[in-house]
Amino acid sequence: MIAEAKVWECDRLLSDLNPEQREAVVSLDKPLLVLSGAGTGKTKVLTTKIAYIVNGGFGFPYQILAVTFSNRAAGEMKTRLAELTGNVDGIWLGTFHSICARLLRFHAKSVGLDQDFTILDADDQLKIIKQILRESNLDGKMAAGILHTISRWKDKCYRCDDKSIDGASLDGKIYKKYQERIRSYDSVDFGDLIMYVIQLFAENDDLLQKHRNKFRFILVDEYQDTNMSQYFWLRMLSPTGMGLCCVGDDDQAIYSWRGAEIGNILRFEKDFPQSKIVRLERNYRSDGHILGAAASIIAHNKRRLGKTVWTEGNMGEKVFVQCAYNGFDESKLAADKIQFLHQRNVKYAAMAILVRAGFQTREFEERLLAYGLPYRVIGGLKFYDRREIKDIIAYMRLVHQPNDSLSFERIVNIPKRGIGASVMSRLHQYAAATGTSLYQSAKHIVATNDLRPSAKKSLADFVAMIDNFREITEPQPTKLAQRILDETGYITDLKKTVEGASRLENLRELLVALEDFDTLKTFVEHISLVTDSIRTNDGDVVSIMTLHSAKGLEFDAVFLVGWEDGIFPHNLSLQDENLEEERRLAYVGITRAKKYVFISYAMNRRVYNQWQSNLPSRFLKELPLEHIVSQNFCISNMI
DNA sequence: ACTTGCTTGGTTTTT
DNA sequence: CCAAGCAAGT
Repeated sequence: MIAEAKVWECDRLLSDLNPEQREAVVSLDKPLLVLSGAGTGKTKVLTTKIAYIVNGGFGFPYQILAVTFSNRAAGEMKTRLAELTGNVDGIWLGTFHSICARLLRFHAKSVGLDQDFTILDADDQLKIIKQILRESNLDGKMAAGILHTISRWKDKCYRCDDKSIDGASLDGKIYKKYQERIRSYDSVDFGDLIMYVIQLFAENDDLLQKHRNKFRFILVDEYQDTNMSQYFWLRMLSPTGMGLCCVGDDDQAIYSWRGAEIGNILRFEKDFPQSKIVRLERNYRSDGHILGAAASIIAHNKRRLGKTVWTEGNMGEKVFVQCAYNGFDESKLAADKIQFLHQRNVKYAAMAILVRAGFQTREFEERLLAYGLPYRVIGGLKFYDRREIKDIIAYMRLVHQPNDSLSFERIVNIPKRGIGASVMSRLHQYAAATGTSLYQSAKHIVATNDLRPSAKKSLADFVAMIDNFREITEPQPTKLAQRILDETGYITDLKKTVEGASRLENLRELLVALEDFDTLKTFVEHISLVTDSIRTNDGDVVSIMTLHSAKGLEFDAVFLVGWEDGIFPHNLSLQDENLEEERRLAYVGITRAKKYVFISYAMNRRVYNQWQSNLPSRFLKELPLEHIVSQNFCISNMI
C-alpha cells in the first residue's frame, strides 16, 4: 500500500519532466554530471531529484546534502522544494560556506577554535591586513591587493605554510601574520570555513567516515563556479563520486577572477571514470532567434564541453542591434524602448538593463530619472555595508561574543565616548601581552589606575553597558537592537547629522528584518554568512545591474548596453583566456531574455571626462545575420 | 576630534 | 574628472 503510493507519487513527479530531465533525476547509481544550459530547468531537476530520492524510498532527507553557491539559490531551492513536497526538514541544504560553518561549530575544538568563533567579512579582513602593514611600516594601500592574493590562495586550499607559497615574499609573510592574527581573535574568514573542515576530516578519520556514510546523496548546484577548496571538500565526502550529482554549465562560468575553476567541471569525466553525463539542452525560456544568437556567440569558445541549446517555441523577435552616436544617446535609445514596451503591456519589472561594470549604471539611471521611469539598481551599495548597519551589528556581535575584538574596536567609541587612540593602543598592548581579547583587557584595565580618570570612567561605563545587554538572556534581536540604539545614544547622535534621516530609515528596515530571528545566536550566524542586500519589494520597476548579478535571473526584455571593445569585452580582459570568460558573460546576458534582446553600443563615449571612440564589440561580429536586425540609429540631442 | 588638502585609482562580487 | 582615503595640521 505504502509502496504503491510511493510509486504513484514518483510517477507524478517524473511526468512533469522531459526525457533528459527524467534521466538526470532517476540516475542514482553513478557519479552524475548534469550539463544544464541556460533556461533548461536545472532547479527543477535538482528539486525533483531530492523529492524522488525521498519519496521513492532511496534515502532519507538527512542523507541528502545539497550545496549551492549563493544564498539566493539556496533560498530558491528551499521554496521550490517546499512547493513540490511540502516538507524540506532534515535536508542539509545551503551554501558551501553555511554548511561548513555548521559542521565547524560542532567540531571547532578539534581544530583549536572556540565554538563561538566569529566569521569575518571582507571589511574585517582588509582592516586586519592594514593593521599588520602599518605595524611593519608599510603602505596600507597594498592591503587590497594582498587580501586578493591571500583569498586566491585559500581558494586553492593553500595554508600559509604551504610549499606552493613563497614564505619570504611579502604576500607570504603577511599571510602568515594575518592567519596568526585572526586565529588569536578566534575568527575565521570565508576561505577558512572550507579549509578547516577539510583539515577536520583529514585529521579525524572516524569523523570523515561518519559523514561519508551520512551523506549518501550529494547534489551540487553551479558546479562550474566551485573553487579548488570546494572541490577537495567534495572529493573527501565522495571520493568515488558515488551519490554525487553535479549540476552546472561550463558556458556560464564567469567567476574565475574569484577563484572559481572551470577546470572542475571540464575534468569531471576524468575525475570520476564511472560517471555519466546528461545534457539538458531543451530551453524553456527564450525564443528561437535569441537562443540562436546566444549559441553562435558561445560557439566561439574553445574550452567547453559543448552543447546545443534549442527550443520548440517560435523564433520570436530577432535580436536588435543598435549603434548610438554617444553614451547619452545610447541611454535614450534604451529609455525610449522601455517606454514603448511598457505601452505594449510589458511590465517594468520584466525589463532589465545589463551593464558590464558598475560605473555604467549612472548614465541609465539619470536617463530613466529624467523620463520618470521607475527603476532600481541591483547590487552596488549593499545594505549590510552601510555604516550604521555595520555599527549596530557590531554591537550585537559583541553582546553575543564579547571576545569579538574587531566588533569591540569598531564601536567602542561610537557614539563618541572619549576613548581615542591612546586608550586603544594601551588596550592592544595589554591584550597582546596577556593573550586576551580587547573586552577582557578593558575589564582588567578599568580596575587599575593606568588610565586618566575620564577615560577610565568611559571605558568602565562601556563595559558595564555591554554586560548589561548580555544579561538579557536569549534576547530577541529586535528588542536588543532597539535597546542598543536607545541606550547608547546612537539615535540621538544620528539625528544631529544631515544624512541621519536616511540612516535612521535603514536602521528601521533592519529592525523589521530582525523580527525573523528568535535568538541573537541565530541572527549573528545568519549575518556572518549573508551579505546580500535585504530584498525589498519595490514593485513594478526596471532593473539595472551588472551582467554578473543577472546570472540566474530572467526577463522578458533585456538591454545589453556598452558593447564596445574596451568596455565589453573589458579592456583588461582582452587576452585569450580572459576573453573566453567575457564571451560567457555575453552568453549569460543574452540568455536572460525571454522575448526581446536589445544590444547597443556608442560611437563616442566620455570616460573620466575624456571623449574616446571605441570600436564596436568584437562579439557583435559573432552574431549571425539570420538572428539579428541591425540599425544604425545615430541621433544626438547633445551636440 | 575634526577639518583640509593631497594623492590615487577608477572590472566583475558572493560567501 | 571625481570620489575616497589618508596624512598632517588646527
